[in-house]
Amino acid sequence: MTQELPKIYNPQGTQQQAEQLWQKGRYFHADSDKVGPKGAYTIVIPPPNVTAALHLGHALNNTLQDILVRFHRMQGYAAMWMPGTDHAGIATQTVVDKRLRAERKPALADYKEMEKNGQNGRLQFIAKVQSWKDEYEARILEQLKSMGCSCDWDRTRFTMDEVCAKAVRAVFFKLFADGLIYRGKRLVNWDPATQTVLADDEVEHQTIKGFFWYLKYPLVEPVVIDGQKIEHIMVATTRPETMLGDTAVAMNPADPRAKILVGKMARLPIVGRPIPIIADEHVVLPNPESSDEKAKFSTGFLKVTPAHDPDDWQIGQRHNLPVINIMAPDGSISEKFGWLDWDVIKNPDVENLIGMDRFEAREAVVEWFREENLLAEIRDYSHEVGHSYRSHVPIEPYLSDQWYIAVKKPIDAPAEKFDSEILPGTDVPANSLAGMALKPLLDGRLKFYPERYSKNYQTWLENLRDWPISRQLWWGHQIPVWHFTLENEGKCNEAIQQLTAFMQKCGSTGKVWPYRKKEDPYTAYICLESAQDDSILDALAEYSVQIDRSFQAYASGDKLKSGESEPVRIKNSAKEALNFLDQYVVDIISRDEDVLDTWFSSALWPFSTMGWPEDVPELKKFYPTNVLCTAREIITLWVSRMVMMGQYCIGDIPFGDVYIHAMIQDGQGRKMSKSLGNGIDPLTIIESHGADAMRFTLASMTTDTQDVRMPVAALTLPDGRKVNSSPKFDNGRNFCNKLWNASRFAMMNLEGIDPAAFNPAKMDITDKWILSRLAAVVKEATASLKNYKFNDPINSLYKFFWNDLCDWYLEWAKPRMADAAQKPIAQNVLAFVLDQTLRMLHPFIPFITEGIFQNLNAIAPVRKLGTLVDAAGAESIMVAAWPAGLEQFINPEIERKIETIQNIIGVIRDIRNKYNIHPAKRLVGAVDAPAQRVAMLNENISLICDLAGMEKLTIAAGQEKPANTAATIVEDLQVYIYDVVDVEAERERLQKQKEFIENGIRPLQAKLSNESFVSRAKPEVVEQSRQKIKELIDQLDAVNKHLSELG
RNA sequence: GGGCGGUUAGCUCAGUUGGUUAGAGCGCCUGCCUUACAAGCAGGAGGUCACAGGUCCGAGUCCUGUACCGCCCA
Repeated sequence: MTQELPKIYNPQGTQQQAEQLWQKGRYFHADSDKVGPKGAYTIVIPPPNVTAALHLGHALNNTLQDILVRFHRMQGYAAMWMPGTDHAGIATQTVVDKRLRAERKPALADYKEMEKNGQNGRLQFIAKVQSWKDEYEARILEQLKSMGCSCDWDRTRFTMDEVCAKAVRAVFFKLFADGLIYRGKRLVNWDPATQTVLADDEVEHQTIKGFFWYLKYPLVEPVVIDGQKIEHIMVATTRPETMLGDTAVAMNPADPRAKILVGKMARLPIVGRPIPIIADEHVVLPNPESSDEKAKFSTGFLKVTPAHDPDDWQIGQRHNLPVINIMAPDGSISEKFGWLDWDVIKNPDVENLIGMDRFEAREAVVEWFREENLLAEIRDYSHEVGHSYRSHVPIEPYLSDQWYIAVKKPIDAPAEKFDSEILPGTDVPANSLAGMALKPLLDGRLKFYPERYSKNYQTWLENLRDWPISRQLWWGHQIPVWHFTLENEGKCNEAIQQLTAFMQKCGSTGKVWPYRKKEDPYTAYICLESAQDDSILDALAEYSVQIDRSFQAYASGDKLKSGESEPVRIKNSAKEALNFLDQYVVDIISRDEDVLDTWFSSALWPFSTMGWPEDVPELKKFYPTNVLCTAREIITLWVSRMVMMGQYCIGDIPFGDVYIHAMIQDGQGRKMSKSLGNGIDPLTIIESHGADAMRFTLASMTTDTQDVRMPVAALTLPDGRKVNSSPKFDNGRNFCNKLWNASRFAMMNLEGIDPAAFNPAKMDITDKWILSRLAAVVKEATASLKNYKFNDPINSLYKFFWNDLCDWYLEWAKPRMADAAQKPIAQNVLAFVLDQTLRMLHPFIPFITEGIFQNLNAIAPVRKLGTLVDAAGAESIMVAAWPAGLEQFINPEIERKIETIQNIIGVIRDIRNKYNIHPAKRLVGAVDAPAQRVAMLNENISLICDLAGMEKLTIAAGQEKPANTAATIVEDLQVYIYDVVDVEAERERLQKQKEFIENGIRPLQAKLSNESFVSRAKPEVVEQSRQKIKELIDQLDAVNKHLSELG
């Protein structure tokens, strides 16, 4: 059967068989109660977004993880790779909305309308997203499986599934109760076109050619500076329309005019609002000569609009300035959204602007200044403006209420784990969330590979601002906070007590945790300790809505509209509920509509997936995990937050090592993307080249660089589809094919192998040599993998397998397989070496190695070399032991001898090629060798003759050189091939050898005649050069002699 | 604007603490369908190591600067 292996490797069949075998053996699963003495090796997958199918970057990242997992599993660790997917809040919501619109079906805007009208729009839309998620989750998991990822599929998680949701809910409460979550008013990225908040990474920066407008603001009272009467100050702005919301003019305290002007008042044109002149270091001093654009354009006066510019917002915070919002959510000028002094300032000029779009208003404002002679100048200016990646309109910084996590606030944490020092050179307390993430890096407990990425992580944490966690989306973990307005501040504590009592009556055992803002003490925000009790608040909220609608109809008691959801528990306490609402709540109770930032749930991934906060054995066995493999753009967004949360929730970092892989670009160094159409679909490559080929190529491209280029080329599949591929994948395919065929050769020759027939004393030089090489490659590959090197072990294994094993050992073994005395020795060595090679290749190319391993198990079930070494068998290569204990075979002397023999064969082949001698033609020749080398060479003469096609070879000292002989110098040997000479060609060949030798001699001569080199270089280097030049001079003599003999 | 990389053969990349004449794969050229493999075998051509300075007996490697390309952050 084994002889019938096909000549060309067919990946699909082998992949399927291997998968079945692995599934049956349940090798992917790691039991928490079956962790052996070596302990566990854990990786949690960076959960792919359910937004779309996996791309090549995912293929790379997951290949690397699988290599690590399989490598450690073979080394005897209980390897557990946790798989799963991420709900990816805004990305998925957006993509589903887009799809619905493209299909002309009701989309997000329509569902929002339905929600407003009480038609459950939110739930209906979420259902749409859910079915998208179901589809893509399945596709992603299928893709991972087809890549060969040995994930523990039984544990597959999703960031919004019940297990993860439980952790999210628990952490939220913990943060809330620890006072780390607060509600703040901040500027957010607002897209006026789609009217939604955008995350920072959804804002695209574009360079825009715009203008600086120079506007004059009159001073309330003129001042005199340097004898000059000043009646106006001049501000420069790129957004004149925002001046309606100015609440100050700022200048740098170092500005000489500041002494006189700071503290004075200006009168805001159009509006007439008096605004103070303040001092703030943020203001750039004017300098027309400066190369700094800002200084060049600055007048020294900065209009401050806290509600419409992030920098101005900061200034406003520092100086306690009023915040005046002059815009509606659609970007038009409006008095209705926080124009605090509207009633005081309104006048025909400003009323005229109301309702204008922000760009229309810009022109109108500039025109007003022009007419009033207050427009001093307009200058061209290019600058970066944030645009919405969805609507492509400029982002409006917009004031809104959001939930934040305080990242630098000290936490009352276990003192033995987190002390309260301020980390050196920062304002970060060690026992704050930021500190908990930063300290392990400074201690060296957290390591990045490559190391340079630790700098990203460090500077980000050192400059971290509080984390806004609320998102105005529907797809995500809805924030578990309910709020209501109290009648008065004094009633708050009482209200909470009553609520707690009510909750207990409904069967709740958890805490009721309140929060109020200083600026707004009338609003109570409530978070419950126990998520099960959320339904009570939901029901209470429902009551409150109904009461609010028609208090009278429900005052009598428990009449609810039929069909409305209502937990049994609260039904029984309906009277108390109504009492509470009646006494304390002036509006309605409602749940926060927003959801949590996706990264909030991702931050918990290393332990939420294992079942935290339950006390499960998984956490003890598999947490902390060993390494996180990911891409560099999420070091800050994700890695840092996992460390924070791991520390905060469990008291330990979630992983010690972070491996950052390269980004795959196309042949021109561009990111692969849908819009460029230069992406490569992993499934296509698996189809055309096989999963192993893809993995091999990806791993072989993985070095420490941050980018890696993959030339993209069109490929037509057999079924006619045109797809993107890359010639790079041919490397992997060719390697697999070579491995397949070498194994085929082995199978043909291993029939009847008998381990008992092996006799170590009968091993020939090639056996010892290949074992020595094998031992070296085991050492290299093992060390490289331990250090997260992927290209190095592939290279070592490639060279070993292709250049040592196939090119030389197998070729030398062919005649031995026909020799009854030699056959058992060669068979056993071959079986053993192949076995070990397959094992080392397995983490990289799991399917094919498993396929061959099974064949090997069938034909040569026992692979051992007498008592020297035993490759313990296994039913699957996945769980076969990683090669080790081969140091005994390392033999430099043998390797040197083989190298000489290979060199002799090399020059004979060279002569064949130079003289166009047909490969089948047998040659006659000789080697002239120094006496001490003759015996060694004669012992191995057949090795030379077999592979160089020699009919007769004489090896002796002082060997004569007949006429018509081609001569070549190898080390200290002269290799002669008889009867082939064309005198002119030979002269040319020898001349070339001579040049080569002379080129070697020249720099050495220069060095050695340099006094400083001889006296200052290390003695061994000098000695080495002397030795080398001596050899070369001998060779030069020889080549000159050959030349002169040509006549 | 801040930070981090990269620039080595036509292409994609290696190149350890500075030390023989800088390597691999692909592509190219020549010859071979040699009974494991033409997705293969044997051989070959091809490089001012981006540029300019500097340190050193000695620089692809260390230092400074310049140019170009890319990534992350604001």
